[in-house]
Amino acid sequence: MAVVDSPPPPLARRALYEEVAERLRQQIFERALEPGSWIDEMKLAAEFGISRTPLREALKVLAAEGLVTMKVRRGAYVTEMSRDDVRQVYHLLGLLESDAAAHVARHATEAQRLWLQQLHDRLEKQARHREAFFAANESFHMGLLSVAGNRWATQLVTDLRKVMKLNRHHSLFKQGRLADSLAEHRALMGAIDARDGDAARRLMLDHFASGLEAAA
Amino acid sequence: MAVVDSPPPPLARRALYEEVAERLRQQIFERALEPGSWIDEMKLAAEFGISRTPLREALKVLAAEGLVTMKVRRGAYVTEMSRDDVRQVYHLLGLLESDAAAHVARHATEAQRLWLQQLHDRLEKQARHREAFFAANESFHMGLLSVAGNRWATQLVTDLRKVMKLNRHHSLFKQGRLADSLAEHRALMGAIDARDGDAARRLMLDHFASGLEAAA
DNA sequence: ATGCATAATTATGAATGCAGAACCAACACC
DNA sequence: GGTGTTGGTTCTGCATTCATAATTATGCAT
Repeated sequence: MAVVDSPPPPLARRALYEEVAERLRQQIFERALEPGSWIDEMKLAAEFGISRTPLREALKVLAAEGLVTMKVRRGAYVTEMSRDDVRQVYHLLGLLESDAAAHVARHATEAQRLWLQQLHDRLEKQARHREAFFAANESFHMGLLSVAGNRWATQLVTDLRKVMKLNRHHSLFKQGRLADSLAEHRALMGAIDARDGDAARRLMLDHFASGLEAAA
Repeated sequence: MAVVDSPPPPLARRALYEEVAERLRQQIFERALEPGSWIDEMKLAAEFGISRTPLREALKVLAAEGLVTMKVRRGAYVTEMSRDDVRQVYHLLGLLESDAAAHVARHATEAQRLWLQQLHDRLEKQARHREAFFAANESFHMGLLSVAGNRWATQLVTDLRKVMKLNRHHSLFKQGRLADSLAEHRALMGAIDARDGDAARRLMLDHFASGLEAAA
């Protein structure tokens, strides 16, 4: 939940354990470390060219995020998401993000709406490449949270989205889902531009309901 | 966010860093460590009779929970909650718990409703002693989450409630708020018994709105 | 051959050691 | 008198070392 002000800029560069945590996250998302598998501390420490101390600190951070699970006296394991876990997390993302959407529709400034529109346009343009679309999609959703202005909500959603990446069957990978997703985003932007908070909330909820259906 | 199955029972007792994390939480809640103050690693390690290693690991866990803030090359500080932070966290607790309340009203079994009723009764009986009431209140709220059955939501609420304890002006400490709180709980139980999900959601939202008002 | 006890190996958890960054104070200089 | 600089001290961050629990392998008895 670590609510940090923002990534401490290049100055006073991040602590080693933070760097290591980020590398571990990447390896987990890329499936270099598979869900359910044991994490070999000594092997990774050697691989990264560091000692076990900062690595172990990083593992505890990931454990707090839910990406890995610590078992006493038998080390760290990459977390496995059950079908049910996916459902539960989707529900929470829908709840949190739809609330943010309602707030944005009601209170965003003109400049903020314009910024979101730009993020949305980028999404439309990158419907071809899965990877780029995926990134643009995340940017849009996080941009919305940012505009909503609740930093604790932003942090929660950030963490929940991380664990969702553990799920191999990501909804956006389904054929046709991508176009549907775009349409839903478009409708949402419409509600935001119309300052219709209730509609924005409902559309975002539907968006996640559709995503879950596609993922299940 | 660490979604653990449950506190690993006495068997295979918890890791030292977990014990230390718990002791640190207590000290923070009791204001032995004040918000904003620097945490002296060496002093605490000596006090606890351990080395700095597990203490530092515990601090990283608390940082992930949001209770402490790490500053590069200058150690750990107890997190300070601004007025705005309190507002934001209250809003999230209201959102998450009202959703749980709606779910419980609609889907709880007879046995589960009975159990919640018992928790509520305990609350009614302990309206005298602040401390006991505080604990019973937390039991009821967490019991509701537990019945709702979304373990990720339970974990989020657990963490958010921890950081709320950083806030000195807790709403329940206000004169008169305690009785009001009880009345609101009573109304909520009524909606749950009536299987009225929408009412339960609204009542829980109101409950948190009142709490925030009292806290602000 | 199978099952159990015991020894050897391996990895985790914790303590200790060490290099360097941040802080504080005294002093010089403007 | 105030500002900047330099030396010393302290504490963080990381590496290394050590102890012990868990796991595997080995041998013995049934």
